[in-house]
Amino acid sequence: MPVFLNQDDALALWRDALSASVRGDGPDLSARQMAILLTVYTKTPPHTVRGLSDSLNISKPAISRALDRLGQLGFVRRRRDDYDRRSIEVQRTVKGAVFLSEFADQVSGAGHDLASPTPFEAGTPPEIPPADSGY
Amino acid sequence: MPVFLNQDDALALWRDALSASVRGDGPDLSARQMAILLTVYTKTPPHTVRGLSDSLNISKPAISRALDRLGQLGFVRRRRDDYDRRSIEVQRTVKGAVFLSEFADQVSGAGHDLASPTPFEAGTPPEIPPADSGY
DNA sequence: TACACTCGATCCGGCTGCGTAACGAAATAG
DNA sequence: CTATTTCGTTACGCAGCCGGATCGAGTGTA
Repeated sequence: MPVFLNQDDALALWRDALSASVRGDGPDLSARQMAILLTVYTKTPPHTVRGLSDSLNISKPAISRALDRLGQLGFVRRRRDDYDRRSIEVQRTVKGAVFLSEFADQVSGAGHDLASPTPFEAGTPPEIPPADSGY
Repeated sequence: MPVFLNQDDALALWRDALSASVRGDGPDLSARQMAILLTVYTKTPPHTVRGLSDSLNISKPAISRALDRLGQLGFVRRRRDDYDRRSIEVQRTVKGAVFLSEFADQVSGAGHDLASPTPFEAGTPPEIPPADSGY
């Protein structure tokens, strides 16, 4: 089922979930690391370094390093492919699934809290221009 | 109006928007920089270094450096507060509004493309376990 | 066998961000 | 007036991530 978000809702959703993530004490992954993690967990396997590199337009060394980081966090594991032993398969772990599950709850919660008549909460005077001066 | 997202939808939404952002050629902001930018543009002004530092739980020097970066991208401007000349006000710019508008469109688009009977696209065999082995 | 190619990891120099500490300027208290 | 507090910035050393080049291992081909 598609979800329809106007611009204000989309930004508020992203802000609330991202702020919660930044404020929290969990490990802060870079945008690339997060994109890799999400791809591994929500796209159909198998996932390889090359495949991730191509689909996310990230250099192979960057993927390799990101997997080091995600691996030491326990969010992902490497396993050699027995049919082509040059290749590795990036595997999911329970710990990674838990991490993403909690993250998903933050996003869902941010969506749930949207009060979309939009700009201002009740009682706040709508006196502020949407985008200031600077031309 | 609240938006209800289950976990799969929340992750797919985040993945698609984030991947588009990572893959694209726009400047890639850190999570903190993005959180600051979103706060400045979607919360009611005025915004100060101190206020952002407290609300996002980020050290003041980190805020200051992030504003340097956002400023040199033209997404934000600093202006001294005439009533308390120690303080500065973080102001929005047209360029920043355009950037966030495009980003919001990516998020909205990702939400619109959700096909939430969920896991697998039509024709893809549901043969893959949701979270692998690793214990 | 020899040769070309692919895969992922590693090395390298450079860049960016971090937190603590110290700083000058401005406001405030006594 | 002097002393203290608060504002944002800068200096410093450190850690992490970047892409291009290179590497060894494995595969495919003739």
